[in-house]
Amino acid sequence: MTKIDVTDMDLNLLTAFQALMQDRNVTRAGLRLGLSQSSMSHALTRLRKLTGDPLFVRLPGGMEPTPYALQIDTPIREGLALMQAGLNRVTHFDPATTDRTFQLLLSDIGELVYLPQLIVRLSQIAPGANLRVLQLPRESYRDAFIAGNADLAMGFLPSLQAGFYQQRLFDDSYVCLARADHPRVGKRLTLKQFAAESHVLIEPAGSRYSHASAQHSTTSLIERYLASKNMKRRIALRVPHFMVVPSIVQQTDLLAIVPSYVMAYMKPMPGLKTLPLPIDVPRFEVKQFWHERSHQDPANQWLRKVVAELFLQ
DNA sequence: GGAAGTTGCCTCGGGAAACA
DNA sequence: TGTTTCCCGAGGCAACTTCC
Repeated sequence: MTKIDVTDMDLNLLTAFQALMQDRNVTRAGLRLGLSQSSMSHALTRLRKLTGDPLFVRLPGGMEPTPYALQIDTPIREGLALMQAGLNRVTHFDPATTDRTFQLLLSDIGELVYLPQLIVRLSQIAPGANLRVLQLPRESYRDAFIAGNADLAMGFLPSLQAGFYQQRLFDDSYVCLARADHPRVGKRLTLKQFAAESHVLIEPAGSRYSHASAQHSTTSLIERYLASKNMKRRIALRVPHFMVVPSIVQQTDLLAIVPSYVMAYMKPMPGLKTLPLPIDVPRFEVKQFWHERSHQDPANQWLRKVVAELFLQ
């Protein structure tokens, strides 16, 4: 018996074989496949050459399969059925039964704001779904999406504006955070006071070196504004995470600029106060971002819908 | 003799190589 | 890089063969 290399095999020959097994007649098998009788016969000849077996012999009852043909019938039939099912697979996502792990790119502010609501919602409608939060440098977000290591990113991410699908969730503005009993800052903050005080700056990993982030950051906007007034503020502390900021501000005279929506989660924290910025900083858009590769993925579509239902304003 | 399978030859289309 | 030429395989036509 000839050893068959699958790379030599034409898929059409397997369908011809299957048709012959069903009809036991070259003419009818050809009709079934839309081929002439002679084309079917040629196909059978090629199959015979490939397998080294006559496969079908002409007997009074029709074209009877050889023992070898009977032996390979089942694997060929099952293989073709498997391919057919695979090619016609209906992409369907059922949140009630899924055990999929969704990978989110979030800052620690994002974790604080989005995760609790998202987890609660998922436990209600997709109890088997899991979340994995990745805190990566902003400059790595794009690569994480391209590599398939991230499903969704949420936040104010100017570096992801181009080449990504995005949906605006809400607008927000910045406020100034200070300790409640700050010796020099009362209920209002003047520009002169703002520039004179020392500051703690939240500088997420990667944002410092990202051109897009640097161009759009509130920090650079404030620095340019102060420079236009011949003023400059002192950044006494730079931290990569937001979480430590309230505690630091609470125990020092440092000021911090934070998104106003985050303060909704800071209210229970005593010893802090928020003040309007003395500078007219443009509002910013918080969005969800996703890559083209997951745009049509039903699971990803479902997750984006859940996020929009929770946070779209 | 008719039905059905086999085979030689032809056309057509696609891929590879050669060439301007 | 685009065009032409050559080669190969698939499929169809028609003649031939085989079998009942």
